[in-house]
Amino acid sequence: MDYQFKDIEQKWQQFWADHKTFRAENTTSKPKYYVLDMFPYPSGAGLHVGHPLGYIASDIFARYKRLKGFNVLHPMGYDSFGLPAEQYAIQTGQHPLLTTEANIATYRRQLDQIGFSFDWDREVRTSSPDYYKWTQWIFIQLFNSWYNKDADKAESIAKLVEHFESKGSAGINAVCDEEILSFTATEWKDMTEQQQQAELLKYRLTYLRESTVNWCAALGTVLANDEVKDGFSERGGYPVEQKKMMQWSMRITAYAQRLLEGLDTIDWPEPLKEMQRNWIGKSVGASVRFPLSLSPTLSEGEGAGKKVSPIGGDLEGASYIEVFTTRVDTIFGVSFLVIAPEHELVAELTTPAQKADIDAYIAQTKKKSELDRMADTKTVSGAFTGSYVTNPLNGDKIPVWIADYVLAGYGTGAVMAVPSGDQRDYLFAKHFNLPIIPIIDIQNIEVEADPTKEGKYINSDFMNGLGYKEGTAAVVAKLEELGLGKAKVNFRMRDAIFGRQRYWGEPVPVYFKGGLPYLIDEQHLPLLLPEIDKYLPTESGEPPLGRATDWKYKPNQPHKEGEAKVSPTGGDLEGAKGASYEYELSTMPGWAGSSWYWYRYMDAHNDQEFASREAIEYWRDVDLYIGGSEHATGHLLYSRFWNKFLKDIGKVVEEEPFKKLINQGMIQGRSNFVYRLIDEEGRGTNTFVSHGLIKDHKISPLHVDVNIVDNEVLNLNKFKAWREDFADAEFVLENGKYICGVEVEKMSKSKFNVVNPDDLIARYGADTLRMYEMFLGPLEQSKPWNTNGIEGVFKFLRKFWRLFHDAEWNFNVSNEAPTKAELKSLHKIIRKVEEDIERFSFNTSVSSFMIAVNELTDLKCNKRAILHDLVIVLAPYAPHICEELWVLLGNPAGSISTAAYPKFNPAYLVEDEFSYPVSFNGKMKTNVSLSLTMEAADIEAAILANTDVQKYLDGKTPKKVIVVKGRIVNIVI
RNA sequence: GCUCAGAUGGUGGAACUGGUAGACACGCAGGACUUAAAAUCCUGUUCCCGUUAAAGGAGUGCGGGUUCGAUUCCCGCUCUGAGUACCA
Repeated sequence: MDYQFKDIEQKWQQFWADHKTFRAENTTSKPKYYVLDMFPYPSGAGLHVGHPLGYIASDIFARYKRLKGFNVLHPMGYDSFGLPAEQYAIQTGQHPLLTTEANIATYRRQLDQIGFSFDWDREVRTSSPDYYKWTQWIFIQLFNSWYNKDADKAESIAKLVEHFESKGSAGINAVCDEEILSFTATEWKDMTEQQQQAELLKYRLTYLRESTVNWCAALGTVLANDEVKDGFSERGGYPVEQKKMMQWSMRITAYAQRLLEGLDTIDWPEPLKEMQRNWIGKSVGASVRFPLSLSPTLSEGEGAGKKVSPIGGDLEGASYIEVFTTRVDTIFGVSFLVIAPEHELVAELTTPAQKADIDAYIAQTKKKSELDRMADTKTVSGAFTGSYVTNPLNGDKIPVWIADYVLAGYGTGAVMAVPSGDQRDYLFAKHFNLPIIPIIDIQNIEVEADPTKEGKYINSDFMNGLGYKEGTAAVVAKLEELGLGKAKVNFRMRDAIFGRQRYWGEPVPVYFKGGLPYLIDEQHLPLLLPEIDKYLPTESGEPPLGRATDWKYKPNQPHKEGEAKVSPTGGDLEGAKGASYEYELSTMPGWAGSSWYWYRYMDAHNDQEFASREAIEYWRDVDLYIGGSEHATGHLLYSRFWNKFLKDIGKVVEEEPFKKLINQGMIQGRSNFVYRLIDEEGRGTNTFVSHGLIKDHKISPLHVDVNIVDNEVLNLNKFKAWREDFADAEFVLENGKYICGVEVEKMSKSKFNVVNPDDLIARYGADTLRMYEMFLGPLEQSKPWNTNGIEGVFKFLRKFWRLFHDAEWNFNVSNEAPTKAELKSLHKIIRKVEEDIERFSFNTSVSSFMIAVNELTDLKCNKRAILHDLVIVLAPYAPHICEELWVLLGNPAGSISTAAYPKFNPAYLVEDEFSYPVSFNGKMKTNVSLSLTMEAADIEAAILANTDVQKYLDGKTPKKVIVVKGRIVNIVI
């Protein structure tokens, strides 16, 4: 029979499902290998041809590893909480669960059609209560933990309480809020429970705090920093504003240093690691306190100097401005201080004389949107507060300005300006006529700031003559001695907001009592998402969960049938019979469920733990993770954070979750255009001009469905049928064809450039699609999808099928011994595919398969000994056709996935002769075939004696002859 | 602006440690089969000059350099894409 891909593919997909061929065992003597894909959000649009690219690559890898004798875990699931389903619910009233389930069904059907070797028994869905129970459980663990800097790990809150009870707050070195109380053990015990809980909240790894958030009014929710791009929401592109709100946050900053260091231990693409490094944004520097020279309330006019403190002396009222700097060595070059317009001291510092100026400037800043403020980096603006601080090292009086180039959210929201060394400070100083003090001998500050670290200090008191390193050390030592500064590391990364004012997400397992959050008991998990009437905020502006009726925590009522009455943690049940408490109304953000899902796959049905100890100790971490680089600063950072936390509390065993990561490139759309002729009155006609002729006509371009265009040639009949108004379209053709224009754009329905894998599978089969997606180019490279060329892969598979069949399509394989040439072809491909897969170069192995099949076809090879191995080697790429041929070859019933990858034998590739390319001055001119056993001197003699070579020499004596054995001969004349 | 990635025929791409540039495939051209078309098969296909074939010259974004030899290494530049953005 001819190659009947439809029957074959259906048959084997059924076989794999029936026999659970790809089920992974949690205990086996085989070595483990965990191949993971980033699980998809099941959108209503289904899969387009770009989505499976990474899945195909990982599937090939997983199948290859099985052939190599590994116990492979290769699971798939759905990140099924998210905004689109909810937006749809708001519009249509349909429960997000229903649309999500329908979308998942579509995804599953599409995935199955491509023939992936997923272990579907381990499927996870983040929106399923069995799953989000454990997301909530992790939240509880975070709430019950604090970060001990001395131990450099997370520890139980109970341990912190113990410490408070015995020693008070002394000796605690924690990552926590800025305003913490300092107290003795007795004082702690004297606090009310309310006060204690409020204090503990400042230490918990997930905590509630009033913070400035990215509020997106159109979506009705806050967004994380990585969900905001240029002042607009990443999803939907709605404007985002800054707003102060009470919010749940994750203390990811506690892990900043470990997240940074961990990058050096994992095999990820360098650009992606760089993105994480930038996002974490570590700066090493110092914090310095500049004492206020003068209480502003006393500073009538410019009555300077009266209350200036002596250097290092205590100021009454202990007022100072703290700055963070990475160049503390330039402190003698400070000629002014700049604080953010939002800085808390602005009002206090502003003198009556300057009040009008400052108020005007603040008003002007507020008017500018975040976007304008970022875009406009050229204009220098600012205002003088009227106040001064003292340079702690030389007592100089330094004016304090406000300017919007200083950001309230970074460092301390204040900078010491050194115009000689910093370009922004330089421009500011020039603009407002402030002094520019050179501090390094070789500094050139004629036209711009010079941030050099070379040279010796000048104008710098005790530092004069020192270099950068000694100078910095000396300044830090001096500041520490004065108690006015110290070395400090600053991170750009902020704590992550962990709450969304939306419905379709995990409920936060928290209720409120006396305005403070308490955890619901672990045994009551999962806290189920309640049913509500509409998916909109309440009339009073509460999140949608506020609509749920009687959704309250009732500690005195049994939660499930047959359960005993329980008290809430930390609760006080006296007199609380029948009491009920409000639940948290915001839900968890999209990244909650995806920050630990790879562990759930290890033990997907466990209802006692998120995964068993044994499963985690066996599978440990993900060996290969494939996904898009768009998750660099979101999912991939949060996942590493949760993983480190779970490691700290002893629940997982590896510090990093994803050992090796590959980014598949984005598949862009490739749009086709037709050109509508415009008549004299400027109206569109129903005539279309071929692309090559548009210069001569007045036209307007129009997207045309790429599925009715073949190699840029428009199918005229399909075009007429495509849209009613084109039914009687006319065409201006070139060479009898209508040629379309081409442009690379995003793949989207509105651009008519979406190619659906279902269509391609119907036409060519899954094996062709799989191989073609790989053939397109290097996995990591972004490229536009172009179906031109898929025929080539399809022809290859037919040609491969034909190797096993005679002219009448009868299966016909010979048992003869293979020839040397046949063995050479086979072993070339055995080695090539092995090398290519190990370096994730899938496109080159597809070419090599074509070469192998071309060679074997030319050799008319139908030897069983060759074809048996060839089928195994191709199986990861084109599994269906290989399963079928495997059975036809007479192998025992079962799947080819249990076969062993053939062993490469280099002996078959040994050659006796080599056709040496002979170059003259590096230009290849001719080939001379010689024995490979010949040594350099003999080769040189033989080459020079060759008649062709003699001809090129033309009687001249070569100046030099380079002979590289087995490679090349180069003659210099 | 900064950081990173990339630039090779009409197209997608190959060339793994500096050693025959353009493998493999698409497209295109010509041919075979066919009443015809589709499908299939065969031949050719970097460009220029020339041609029966040859022979020659140029050539991996641009300009330099190192080397017997550079798509590959070094320096400078242009363009494209991605990330980031007053980060003190």
